[in-house]
Order: sequence, then structure tokens, then C-alpha cells
Amino acid sequence: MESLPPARRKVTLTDIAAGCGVSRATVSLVLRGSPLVNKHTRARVEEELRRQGYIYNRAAANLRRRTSSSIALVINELGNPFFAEFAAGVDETLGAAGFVTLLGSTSESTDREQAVLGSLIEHGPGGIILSPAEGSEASRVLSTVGPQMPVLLFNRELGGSLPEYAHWDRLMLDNQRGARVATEHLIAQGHRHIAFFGGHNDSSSCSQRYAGYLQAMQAADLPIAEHWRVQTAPTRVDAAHRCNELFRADPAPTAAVCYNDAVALGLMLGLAQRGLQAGHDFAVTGFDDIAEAAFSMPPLTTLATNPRARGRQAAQLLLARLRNPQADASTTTAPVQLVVRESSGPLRSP
Amino acid sequence: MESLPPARRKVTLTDIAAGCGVSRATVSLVLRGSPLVNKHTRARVEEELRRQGYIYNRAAANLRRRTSSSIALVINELGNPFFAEFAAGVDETLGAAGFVTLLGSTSESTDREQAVLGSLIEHGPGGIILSPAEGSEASRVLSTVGPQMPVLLFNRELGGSLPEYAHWDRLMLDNQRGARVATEHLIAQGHRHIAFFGGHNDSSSCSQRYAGYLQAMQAADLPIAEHWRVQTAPTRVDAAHRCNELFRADPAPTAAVCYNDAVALGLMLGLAQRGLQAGHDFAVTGFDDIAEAAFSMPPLTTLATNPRARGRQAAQLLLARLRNPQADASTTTAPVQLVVRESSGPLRSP
DNA sequence: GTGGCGATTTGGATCGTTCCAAAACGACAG
DNA sequence: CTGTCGTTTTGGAACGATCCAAATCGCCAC
Repeated sequence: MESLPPARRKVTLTDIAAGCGVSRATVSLVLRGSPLVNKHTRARVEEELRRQGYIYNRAAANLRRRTSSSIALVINELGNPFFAEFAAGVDETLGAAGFVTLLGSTSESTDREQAVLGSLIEHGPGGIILSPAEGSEASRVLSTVGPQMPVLLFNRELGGSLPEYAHWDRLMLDNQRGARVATEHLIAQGHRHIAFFGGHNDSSSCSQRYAGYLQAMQAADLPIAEHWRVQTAPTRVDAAHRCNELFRADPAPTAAVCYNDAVALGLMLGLAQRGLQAGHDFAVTGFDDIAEAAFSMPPLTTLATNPRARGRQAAQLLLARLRNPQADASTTTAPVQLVVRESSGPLRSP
Repeated sequence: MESLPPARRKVTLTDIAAGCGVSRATVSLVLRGSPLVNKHTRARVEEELRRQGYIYNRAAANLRRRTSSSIALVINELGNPFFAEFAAGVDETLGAAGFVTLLGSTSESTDREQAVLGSLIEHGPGGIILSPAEGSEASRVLSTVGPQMPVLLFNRELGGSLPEYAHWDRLMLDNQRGARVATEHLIAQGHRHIAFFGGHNDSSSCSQRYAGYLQAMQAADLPIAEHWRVQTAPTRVDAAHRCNELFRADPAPTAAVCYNDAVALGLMLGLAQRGLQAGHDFAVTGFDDIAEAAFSMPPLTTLATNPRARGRQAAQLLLARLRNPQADASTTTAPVQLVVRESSGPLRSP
């Protein structure tokens, strides 16, 4: 093995100062682009910085200045494209503002959420963007991050609302309106027997969407049969399996508002196995507009949440909070947009 | 607006020490679980820590100990599920080892790559996991991260190999063998006229895969027609458009090895528009095994790269490097696995 | 030659932790 | 009572930056 270079110490402010005969304070001013330093000195110092390959130690600076240059991002699962896109949007905006993103994921476990939060705050982030794990409790989160930490909640409320954390900002999706719009679209297509398919009632986003569906059905004075509500895991496979439950009694639905795109795609698979063609014999809508929705057969009518834009928005909201810690807490409801494709064809007479 | 609590200073070691009448040094020992401290003192200190809601300041500790507790992860694009899964694997393993992940993404731009690297190293990561942007140069990367920084290259080589960065570790996919295996599979299915579809030759992963294809074709003594190599952007849409180019001359291929899954799915779309049914009239293989591959119609034969496992592996390789900075540089080639589904059906006589 | 003024530069304390050598403590033997 | 030894505890100097009040410089007017 060839011998590595003698692993010399990292070069610091002091080395630069010594290297060109000025004080540490002066070098520090140069680094921060202060107008106080003389043009000529600045040039000399900058040359020396390059020569020695100086790397700024932001941790040391943050310690002294009592500031932070990072933001923690805690999400459920990067493998889920919705969150991956969200994370991409967050990172993009934070990066542009000079912050670095500290990543953590919880796999929907509140215990891991606690552990991850605990580990992240030790690194002194300026704030936290948190998409809570299902069942996460306000009091636990509050006690591990402390009352001073700026927090932005995304996508879900915490359980057991406390007055103490009312000062946290929120960015939520308009789940209810989205599902209502989808249902109204199906009604406008002539459907009268419309199911709500997939998800679990105890998930908050699912119950919000169900509420939107109910709202539209009631507004149109349409009856709802009990077997038109089928719960599933939010996965394609489980959705495909449970397709038959929609047809176990009369009257059979002719359309379904699905909890999300994964479930909708699974349902279309299940329909195909029954010999039904989605968009022709049965109308389907999804929720999320994942990349695949545009390419499925048939292409899926769904609600675009634009998770990347939501990520940018979340980052911006948190940055605004950092600039103005005293401002009132805000709750932002991001609109979702109906994208009509071929899966939601009009009712045909049997 | 209700007045917030008086924004008291963060509680530090000194506060705890004062609070229970011991020295800072003792509290520090307690925090690190040293066996030196008396059982009784420890209990008192721990109680005080809880009481005051102390939060460990890892940045300060790292400064003093000259250590790091973070790793930088620089990838092209979180929106790409391959990288999202990879990042999830990295974060999972780093988190378990007590490290925090600093995220950065480059959008395939070498300039952004420079900027992101520059910003991340200022936060003092212990090492970097880098999936280089296309066209990224070794010398530039080396000069911004410095020669001391442990680096693990994933997925791509850097351009302009320098002897100076030979000490960096590598984790690469076995692109060539993967494409060879796929081609051999199609040959075994009876196909003789096999195209290589999609991607651009100047992408290194694409040229490696093409090389594997060539290797298999030559080993089987099969001829290759010029119009069997169609270049596309690595997207579904462009692939669907260019499908026809495969058939612009005789003899038409009966099968295609595709650059990746996106391209393969696009090709299947294009084939459907020509009235050809993938898996029946024409065989198709992909590369990556994205989630969608298992659910397409027909399900796609492809090569599983298991990006999440690769992420875990990358993290482990870098952690090993941190434990042993002197070890020889390693190059790991991760195997890819052929997953046979229905899109690669046997040749039928016309 | 002295004083004054704006433009630059600087020493030393400080942020919150860890390291280290040395001190304090208690128990026990001589 | 003194000395020794093992167990605990501790003061003060780091780590690499920034802040601040004060010092230094050059230049010009008087």
C-alpha cells in the first residue's frame, strides 16, 4: 500500500491568518465578505485561502453565533414516491436558501419517530418539517423537540391536540374537497351507484376523503349501500384482492372513488380479472397523481397533489417562520386538482 | 397575539452542573455513560437533565472531539424512484449507526454538484456518498472535497480518472452482465433478431449495458442489423414515439433488450399502438425492476438492482472506511438479478 | 507638531462540549 | 497519625469560529 499523505490537520482560520500575517479576526471578516476590509488585504487573504485549501467550519461558526444552517426533514418513507417528491421539493428550496437538509424517516412507527427526532435535534436544526407517523401524539413530540423549536406539520395532524403546540404551523392537503370534486365528476358523468374504495377508516387522510365523498353524495341526494365502502391496505395488491367485495350484493356500483392511486390501479386490475374494463364498464378515480397514473391502461382520472410543489411550499413556510418567530401560527390548505383521464368514462346503459 | 414564554436560553451542561452542584466535567461523563461516575451522583444528574429538558449539543461535542456524526449523501434526483430507494437504504443504515444524513441533489448538473458538495462539506460530514452527475470530473470533485475526505462513488465513474483519487471506494452495478443475461434469456426463448432499445450511447450505464448485449449476441453468433439500435431519452414518452424505428427496415426484430424499465414500458405502449402485444408477438426486457414492472400489462421481465439494498451496502462500505481509513480502496460490483415475467415470451412462428 | 477623523485591524473573551492532569475523598494498613 | 491506593470529582485549556471594544493607521487641517 502506498503511503497516504501525512494526514495533516485540517486548515483553520488561524493557519490562514498566520500564512499571510494578519489576525484571525480579519480573515473572518474576509470570509463573510465584510466591506470593512481593505481591498488589498482581502486579495491576499483570498489567495491564501485557495492556496491552503481552506474549508469553512460552519459548525464552529454556528456555535459561536448561536444560529443554525440546517433543517430537519422527517417523513414516513422515502420509498413512497409522494414523499420522495416532497423531499425533493423541500431540499431544493432549503438548498437555495443556504440550508442543508437533515434527513430522517420513520417507517410509520411512532417509536422510530421519537428516536429519529431525538437524534436529529441534537444536531441543532433551525427547525423541523414533520410528516407525522400514523398515531403520533402531540405531547410526545412536543416533549422531545422542546417548546422553542419551530415545527411545520405536513399532511397529518398529531393526535391529542394540546394547547401548548398550537403555535406550530401546518400545511395540509385539501383531502375532503378533492374527494368531493372527484365524486361530483362521477355524478356528472351520469353515475348514481358510486362506491368509496380502499384505505382504512382510522387513517386521517382516508377519513377526510371519505367525508368529501359523503358530502357530494348527500348533496346530490344519492343513496349509499353499505357494501360500497370497502377497506383495504393502501396497496395495489390488497386492493386487487378485495375488488370482488364491491359486487357481493345488489345493487352493484358502476363507479368508485378510490382512496389513492395505488388502490385505484389495484382495483382496475381486479376489475380486469372480472372481465370489466375500467373507463368503459366501470368508472374509477384515484388520488395523488403518481407518475404511473398517466400511463396506466386506461390512464387514471385522479387528483393531483403536486408533492414537489408542496415540498417547496413547506420549506418556504418554515423559512418564513424562522425569519419571524413571533408571527401567529398559520394553517395552509393546499389545493388539489382534478385531472380527468379515461378511467372515469360516462355511465353506459347495461 | 399571546405572549410566548420568555424565550429562555437553551439549557447547557453548565446549567445542569449548577442545578445539582457538580462540575461540568462530571455531567459530561454522565452524558457519555462513563463508568467512572458514582451511581448516586449519576442518578442525581440524570434527574436534573430530565427536569430541565436538556438537549445534547452534538455540534459542540464534535468540534472539541474533532469527530463527525453526519454523512453527506449526494444524488441526482430524489424524484427518480431508483435514487429515492437508494437514499432510503442509506439513511436506514446510517441512522442505525448513529449518523445523520445530510441530503443534497444535483439534478444531473455538474455545476449544482459542485455547489452542493461545497455547501455540504462546510457542515463537516465524516464522509460522502456520491452518485456523480453525468459528465462530472474527478479533478473538480477532488478539489472541492479535498484529498482527506472519505468518498464512496455509487453507480457511475467520474470522468478524467486521476491517480490522486484512486483511494476512493466504489460501488457499481453489474450493468454489463445484467444486459448479457437478459439477452441470453431472449436467445434461450428462441429469438434470433434481437434489438437494443433506448438510452443514449454517451451515458456510461447505457454503454455498459449495450456491451453486455453485444457480448451475448456475438457469443451466440447472431448478426445485428443497424436499425436494431435505437437511441432515446430515458423516458417512457420518447421511447413510445421511437418504437417505429425498430421496424423501418427488414428484418424486423422479434425482441428487444431495453436500456431500462421506463423505456421498456414506453416500448410496450408503442408496440400496442402498432397492434403488437408484448410478451406474445414481441418480447421485451427492462432494467431496474421499478415497482411498476410487476404490474404492467403484461408484467415486465427485467433485472432487479434492489436499490434499497444498494443504499444499505453503500452506507456500510463508507462506515467501514471510516473505521479503517488506511485500508486499500475497494471496488464492489453489485450483482443484478434477472426476474422473468410475461413480457419476454418465446418466439412464435409468424 | 498636534489633534481629529474615517478607514482598517486586532486581542481576548466567548459559544457548549471534551480532554487531561491533578486534586479530593474514603478506607484501611502500618 | 501518616501513607498508600482506588475511586470520584474537578479546574482550566482546548476545538474553530465570531463579537466587541479598543488600538492602529494614514491623512489632513490648524
